[in-house]
Amino acid sequence: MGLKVYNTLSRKKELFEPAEPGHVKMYVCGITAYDRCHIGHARSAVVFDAIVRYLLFKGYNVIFVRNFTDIDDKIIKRASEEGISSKELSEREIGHFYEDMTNLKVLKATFEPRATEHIADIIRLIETLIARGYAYAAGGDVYFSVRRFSSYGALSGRDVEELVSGARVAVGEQKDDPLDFALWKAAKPAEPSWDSPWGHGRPGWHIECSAMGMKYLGPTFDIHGGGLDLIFPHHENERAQSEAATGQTFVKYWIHNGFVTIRGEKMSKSLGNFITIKDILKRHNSEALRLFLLSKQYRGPLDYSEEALGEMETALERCYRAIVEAGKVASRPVKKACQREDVQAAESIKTLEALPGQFGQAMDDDFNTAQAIGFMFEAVRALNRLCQAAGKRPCASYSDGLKSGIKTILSIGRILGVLEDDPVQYVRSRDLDGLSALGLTEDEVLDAIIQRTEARARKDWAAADSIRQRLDGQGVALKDTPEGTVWAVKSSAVLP
RNA sequence: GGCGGCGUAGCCAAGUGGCUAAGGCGACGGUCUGCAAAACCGUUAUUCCCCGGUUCAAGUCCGGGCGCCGCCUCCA
Repeated sequence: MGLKVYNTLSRKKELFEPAEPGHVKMYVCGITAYDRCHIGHARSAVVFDAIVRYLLFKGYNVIFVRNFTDIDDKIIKRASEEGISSKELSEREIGHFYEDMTNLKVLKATFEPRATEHIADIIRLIETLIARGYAYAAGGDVYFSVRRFSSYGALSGRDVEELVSGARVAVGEQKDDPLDFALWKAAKPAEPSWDSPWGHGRPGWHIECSAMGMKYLGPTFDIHGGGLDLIFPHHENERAQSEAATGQTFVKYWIHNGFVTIRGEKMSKSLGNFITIKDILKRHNSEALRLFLLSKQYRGPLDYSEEALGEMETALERCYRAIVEAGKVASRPVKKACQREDVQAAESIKTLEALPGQFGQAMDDDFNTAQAIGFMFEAVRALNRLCQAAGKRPCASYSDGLKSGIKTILSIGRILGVLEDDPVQYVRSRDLDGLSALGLTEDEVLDAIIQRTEARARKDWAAADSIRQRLDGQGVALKDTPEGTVWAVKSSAVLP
């Protein structure tokens, strides 16, 4: 069974067959660089990052383009409000974008082109469209003739006649038809502009993606992605102008991710309910955020809440702690071969061995990361189970099972972009961070442990318990192990 | 009005025709422990918004209804 992908154009899951076997050409609409990115941007970025990682894992050679829109109305407006140039604003926000993406562990794209660096390509494409009769210049603007492109509306499922009623013509526009959209906009006074055959101006929004995409990927891409809201008009227009220019299929598979909502409502600036990536990562671990963003099928809405993210953080920590424990147990010396096979342990080993296959099956079904994560969690439980068996009866086959189990889980995690930190350090730094958040130092805790250990040696359980209860009340749990007493910050204590 | 999506346990969420309806979080009981914690085991949906229909068989397909949401204007 091969990879199946839901295609917005056909509204069906289709078998994924790239134009050139073994190679995937993929374009995802990036940000308009005028403000901080919010969780919605994070979802899109992380979803497509997981897709790229999975395609790479499957052995495809992936050429991935993610653009920056660094010139448009919003940028011009915001820049003038702030009293800086459009360039300064977009540079700053692109910087912020990279900061966020690095923190989210989103892989860099093969090409990350900017609209302003491809003006010549854009002008050439517009000229082609004019030459082919799909576009016309009017008063310094250039418009695309929507009605000339017969399958206009196919992607978004819209009927051209019905679009007419909603279409608007802004003041000063000289469109032949209200449906037509701008490929090139004449410069207004004091706006950034570039010279063109039609006078000074700047590119319309849609044309940049066609121009840059085709420059780096050629006339046909295998995958074109972005948020659901981009389907109309952005991707509809991109498709129209690209196919009009080349006469070839622009995109084989259109992939769109759903929105992040808050309390069931779409995040938006006007509702004031958006949360930036930066703010979230102040309070939450980035891998927990990734896991949360991948915990639901990518096409549906995803409701954000602190609680939901906290749950993922707990689950992630369980994975890390399992790996740490398994690593410890696996490194103990083993004296003998297993006398008799423990049925549970054998089953655990089987579960761990089955993980890659199950994971692949889930991901092959339109990147079902939610199911894939489920399999990963099951494997973690199997690892813990095996860990107990190995702890009781150390033997070579168990510790080998643990070692390969760890390896398997980590390799699967890597495709989702989680469990990439050093497990020992992750757990350790989580505990230390938690401790400082609780206003405690490790020395205080270690002192208390020493006192309690002495009390326990005297079998003074009352004293020992009161020390433990005191720490527990402060958010620190003590755990007595064969190697002595260890401490951990209770996850409930550091969550909001 | 047009287009699209969603409604599965206390909460989140897979599953789109057929063995016992994944998984996470939470809760409860147990194993372990001096007692705990962690981990593990068990329990927590005789049933998938409602009503009809197709089928030997439906959460899964079809029809109708109710509820929620998104797009149709810049938007991940």
